[in-house]
Amino acid sequence: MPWEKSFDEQDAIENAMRVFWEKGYEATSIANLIESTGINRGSLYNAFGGKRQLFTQSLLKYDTETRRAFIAKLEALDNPTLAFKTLFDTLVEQSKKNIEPKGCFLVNTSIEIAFHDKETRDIVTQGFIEFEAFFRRGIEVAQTRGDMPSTLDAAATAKVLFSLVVAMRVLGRGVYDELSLQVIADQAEHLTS
Amino acid sequence: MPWEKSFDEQDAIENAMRVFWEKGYEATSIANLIESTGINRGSLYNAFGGKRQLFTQSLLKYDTETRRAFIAKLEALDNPTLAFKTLFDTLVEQSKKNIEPKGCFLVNTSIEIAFHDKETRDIVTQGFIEFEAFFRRGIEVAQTRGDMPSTLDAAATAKVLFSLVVAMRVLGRGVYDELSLQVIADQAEHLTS
DNA sequence: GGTTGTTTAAACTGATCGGTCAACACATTT
DNA sequence: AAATGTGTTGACCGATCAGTTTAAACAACC
Repeated sequence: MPWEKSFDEQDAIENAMRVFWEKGYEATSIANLIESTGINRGSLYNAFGGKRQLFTQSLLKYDTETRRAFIAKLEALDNPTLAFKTLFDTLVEQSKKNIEPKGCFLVNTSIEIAFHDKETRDIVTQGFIEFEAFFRRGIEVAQTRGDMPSTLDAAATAKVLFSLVVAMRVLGRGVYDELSLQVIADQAEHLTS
Repeated sequence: MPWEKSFDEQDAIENAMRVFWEKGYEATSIANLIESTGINRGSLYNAFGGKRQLFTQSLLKYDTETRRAFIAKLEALDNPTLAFKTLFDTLVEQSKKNIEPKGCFLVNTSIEIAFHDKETRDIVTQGFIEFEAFFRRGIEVAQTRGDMPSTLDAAATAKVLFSLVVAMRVLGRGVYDELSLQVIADQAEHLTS
């Protein structure tokens, strides 16, 4: 009896994500989402419920497939020093290329609506906590291996490194040139040596 | 023959600024501005032109009366170390109190619309450049006085300190607790010692 | 006190907002 | 091939959007 959907839900969320990521929640209209996903208005509501739910799904998809996946890849290097360097250099690289929207979807959201919406804030906060924890774990592991100074306050340094990531994501959205971003990245790498 | 306005334009911009600052440009409606300023719809358009122009005026007012004034006050201390400490501690303090909208209007704007609008981007960029320059000047002055290590790269350190300010303004908008902000502030102060 | 030029107030504009709905299309089951 | 249940479609909804217009209210000048 059923009739399978004519579109892939994950593809649709992916396309919606890019629009939300680039324009923000408020500036994105249903018309924009229809255009970017290629899905009819009614089908979109039937499949996702509404703008808010589609946004939440987009944010979750970004959180798992971009932020979480990136951290997992870095962690797999099993080399904190290299992982940190790769991370910061990647942020600089991404500001050159234009393969995806500038900045970080989570950071953008934390400013635009996480302040007003609890559900969104929880997603953002959790993502940030995990990002900071990645730095802390890396520092502690490196310290036991003698790769980073044992005098370093792991928790505090992790917060600083994460802060620099946040700043690079904000400034990399159009205000800072890549040269300035590279300076920040270099300084970040020096913080743990 | 003329008839003087029944409201103060600066007061109106001040009130509009707070709404834009807290909700962002897109989420702020003309109705919100009418309510917050107490000015009638027609009078608002007559006095300011429209939403966009009122936003620009609000942003400029923030830039001069908040950002610029704050830097000037710090610079008047004629003591970079104390100035930096006061700055970072103030950012922590502001996240406790709720006397004004959380975060920084310029940072919020840099993410929401500066990316898409050149006029806005110019205001934001200039403000950021001056903020970074404040740090650089302070470091260089302190270095000549022997208050900061001469081994410090003034330009690079200024970028890092400014980055930490940006991050604190983002995270201070609701994601980070004040304790975490204090840790970042402490680390920032240690960077120049 | 009439004239003049500006500020008010509120009704009004067309466009767009997010969201709904009923008719139709389709694949599966009977 | 009829019945069933889901997906798709585009018209449609009231609300709200930013912005305009019209007429009354008003103070300053003659």
